[in-house]
Formats: sequence, C-alpha cells, structure tokens
Amino acid sequence: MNIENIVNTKNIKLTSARKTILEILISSNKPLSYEDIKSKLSMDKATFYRNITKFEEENVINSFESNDKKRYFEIQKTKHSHFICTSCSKIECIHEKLDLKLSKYQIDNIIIKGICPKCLDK
Amino acid sequence: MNIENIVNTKNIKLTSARKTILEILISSNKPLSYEDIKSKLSMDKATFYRNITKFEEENVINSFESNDKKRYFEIQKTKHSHFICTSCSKIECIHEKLDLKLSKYQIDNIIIKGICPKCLDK
DNA sequence: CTCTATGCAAAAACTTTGCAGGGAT
DNA sequence: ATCCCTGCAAAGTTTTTGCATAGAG
Repeated sequence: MNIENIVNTKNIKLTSARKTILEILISSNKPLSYEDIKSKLSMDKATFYRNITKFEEENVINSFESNDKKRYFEIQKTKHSHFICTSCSKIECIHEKLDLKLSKYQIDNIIIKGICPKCLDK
Repeated sequence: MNIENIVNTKNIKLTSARKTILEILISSNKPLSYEDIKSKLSMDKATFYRNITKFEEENVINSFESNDKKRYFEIQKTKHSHFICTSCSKIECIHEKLDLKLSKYQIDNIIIKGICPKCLDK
C-alpha cells in the first residue's frame, strides 16, 4: 500500500499535510478519530478535516460514527466490517465475509451495532 | 405493537412525553431524527434526548448516525438493516437477511454505507 | 415525603467556514 | 497570474447538563 499510488489515480495533490494523514491511517490497524491522532499532526484541525473530506470524496478513506459520537477514519487495506459495542464503545474489526445481495449498490463499509461478548457477560 | 407491552417489561415509567415519542416512532416506517419529529413534540429537546437515552438503555429503540451527522431513532418492528448513501444521504431499510456468525455478540442493528443505485448512475 | 421527570438556559463536543496569507505550477 | 492549500479564529450543529420546579405513587 503506497501513498503515491493511492493518490495518483485520484484528483488529489499530495501535500505534506495529506501525506501525514495518509501515513498515519495506513500504519494503523484500526480506525482512528481526530482525537486519537491529533498529537501526531502538525497541521490545524481545519486542514485535517478539509483533507479528510477530500479523501472521502475521492474514496481514498472511509469513516463512520462510533458510539462515543466521534467520527473514525480508516483506509481499508482488506475489506472488513466493524462491530461497535453500544455498552463499552469498543470498535472491533470483523473479517468474517458477509454475503450481501445488494448488487446495484456500491458497498464501502458495514457497521454492526450491538453488545460485545465481554459486556454481555457482566 | 403495543406501547404498554413494550414498556411494562422494562424499567420505564410511561409518562406522556414518552408515550408521544414511542407513538411517533411506532407509526413511522423509517428511522427519524430529532429534527424530523420536533414539530410533533410538545416537550423540550432535553426531555426528548433524556428519554431517548433511557429507551436505548432499556433496548426499546435503537439509533444510528447517518451521513448528515444526525442521529436517527427507530423501533424495529421486524429485524432489518440500513443502507446509508454517502452521496445523497438517503437511508434505506434493507430487509434482506444477513447471516452473521458472530454468535457471542448481541446484534442490534446493521448499517451499510456506500453509494445507492441512483447516485451510481449519475 | 421521596423519587423521578420536565423545562429552560447554558454548556459541551466535534466539525465546518470565512478570510487572508502562502506555495506551487 | 492563477489555483489550490493552509492557519487562525469564529461560528455552526447536534446533543448534554445544571438547576429549580412539578408531578406521581
């Protein structure tokens, strides 16, 4: 997964702010919120969010809201779903393949909300 | 689907504000945001949100964030999933049954994000 | 009485926008 | 010269909280 390759096919100029964001997301194995990564960012939050919007428009990243009301950002290296526990707010990546017959739809992300095993046990 | 039955089994007192919220959600065939229904509510928004929180804690309703950053509330009469178009923000209820093998998880809602056929055609 | 629910106003949390300056081509 | 990117500050949007009052059992 190479940043230049990701960006070259899209209508995106690769600035240093953008490179930083993509590098952070690529090297993470889980979705991240702005708060998760702000300490690693040298840019202003406005720049961060503007670039995130751009990336989403160009389908470079995807995002979803979690239980904590924050938006989580991710580059999907391999297609997977997300489980969000509405009790402890933990996000888990689910690599089980789901067979959806929604053939006319483009599916970018699947989010499953519920209660995780740990919280069910309590 | 009867409001008294829904509430009696739970730790919830049925006030008139709560009855109003439940009636609106039960009679709708799609998830609704606060904005969608505020004109039908006689209560303050604080009361609305406090009761929504209570309903969610007691698993009477579920909610999810849509593409427009708003939270949508729903009483599921029959188990189904939701497709959210990240282009036009439309929410569609999907009644196709998805087989998930997450046996140790309690699954309350499935949200599929992507592009709907209409937007793909453009 | 006691406990929970409500309204109002203010605050909080996260994200977006306006504007002016900077950089790249 | 033009076009897009950026930082800063301010505003925006939705949801939550504090506090005093009202209501139910």
